[in-house]
Amino acid sequence: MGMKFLEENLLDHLERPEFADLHASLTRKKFCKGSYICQPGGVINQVFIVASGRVRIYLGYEEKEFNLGILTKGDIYSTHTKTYVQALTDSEVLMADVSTFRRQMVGDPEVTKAMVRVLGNILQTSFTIIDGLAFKDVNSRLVALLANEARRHGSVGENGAITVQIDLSVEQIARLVGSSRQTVSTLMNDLIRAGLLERSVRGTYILPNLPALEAVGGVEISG
Amino acid sequence: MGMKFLEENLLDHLERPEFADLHASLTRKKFCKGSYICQPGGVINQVFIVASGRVRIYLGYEEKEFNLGILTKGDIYSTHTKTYVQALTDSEVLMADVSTFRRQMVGDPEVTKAMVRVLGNILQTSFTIIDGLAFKDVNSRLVALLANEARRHGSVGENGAITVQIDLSVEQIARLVGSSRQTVSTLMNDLIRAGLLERSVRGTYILPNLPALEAVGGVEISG
DNA sequence: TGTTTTCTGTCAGTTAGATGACAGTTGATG
DNA sequence: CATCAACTGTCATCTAACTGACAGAAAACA
Repeated sequence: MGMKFLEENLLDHLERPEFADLHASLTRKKFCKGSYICQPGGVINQVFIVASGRVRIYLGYEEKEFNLGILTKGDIYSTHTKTYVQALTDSEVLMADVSTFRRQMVGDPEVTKAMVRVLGNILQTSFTIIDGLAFKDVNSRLVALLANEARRHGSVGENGAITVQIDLSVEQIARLVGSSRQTVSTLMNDLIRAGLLERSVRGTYILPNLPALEAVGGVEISG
Repeated sequence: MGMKFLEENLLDHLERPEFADLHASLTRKKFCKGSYICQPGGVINQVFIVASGRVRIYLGYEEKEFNLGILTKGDIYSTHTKTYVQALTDSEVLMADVSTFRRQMVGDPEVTKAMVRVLGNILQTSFTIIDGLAFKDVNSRLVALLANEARRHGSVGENGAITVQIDLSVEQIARLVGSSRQTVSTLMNDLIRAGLLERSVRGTYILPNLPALEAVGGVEISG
């Protein structure tokens, strides 16, 4: 979607001399892989801009978690009750509290453009989640997860089969589709028996026939 | 949240002489009560600003529908696959297609500010919906709906009881909580038997003890 | 006024999926 | 290797909630 261009703009934009004082009001912080930039119960009302790395936003309790999106360089997000923000790789962010942000940055079109982009994407994803929870069964959600993962990160072999590294235990997959370990285990084995899924090494899967798989569960391509 | 001020700004803002051509690229349309400004399957990729009236955004299929928010004067929204946009009262909106919008309005801080505000609210609501669907049972969702309605539109009597006009059939309530008519009917009668809910005229309810009601279903106040 | 609709309450039957239990696998670690 | 911890498959059980059916109540209507 031509996002790269926009993303880099926001950071470059803030570097410009006329924003020196604005830039000064931002605190640069490092987060190492796996650590939390923010989580429910912690400090809320922070706004941050991703300077480097990949940051995952998700919604969850202990037992379940729903991914809302992944932020990269130039994305901006405002911490929210109920959302977790976790560094997927070592990351750097520029932080400000909401009031500072309001005072200094809300009027800046580059900033608000970035916000609209991020919020729009997250919103789109959350619509898909609602759709899945309200109207689809666990099997559909599971198939959708596998298919999306394959579409996004899979590599196609010559026979049309798609190999994709997921690196999640059954239990983690269950969380992501909002179900239980046992149910997902059973469903995955059903898919394997139906010839729609194969396991190679732990954590990597082969989908011999993606269209057929998707047909099993009214899949929608989503964030 | 001091929104009134902002809301009126956007429209006034667009009236200013320097935006004459921008304003000219917007089409003013009227929608009468109950009609749809946009629904899945119709024209997507439109952006509109509410000039008057109240407009409801919701997500749904035939059987269920989830309210995402209500837009009023000065709110701006971009039509989305899967969301319905319905006029709750006779309303006027200013419309543009997305490409025109991108070209002419995206750089305007008033416009993007309004978008961030609206998107943020809708997102917040959709988090609450996900939370309800994934982690709460029908009873909790029903109680949350009643309690929110009471908090928002109810009038408190001298004995502390809250009277609220909901004007929805049991079937419509069921849709809003993503359940079935029968289940909701049963649950509501359970609440009545427990003394937490009373019916007066059709469509209006009395909640003798809101805190006790809320205690029954881990309620959160929400959009 | 009686007569259709539409709405509501309730029950019996069914089902998706959660939960608990436990044995079999796999991989890691001393 | 041997042992231990973590992961996985599968069963039997339980429960929230859906579905269909039907009778009673309230509104609408003629």
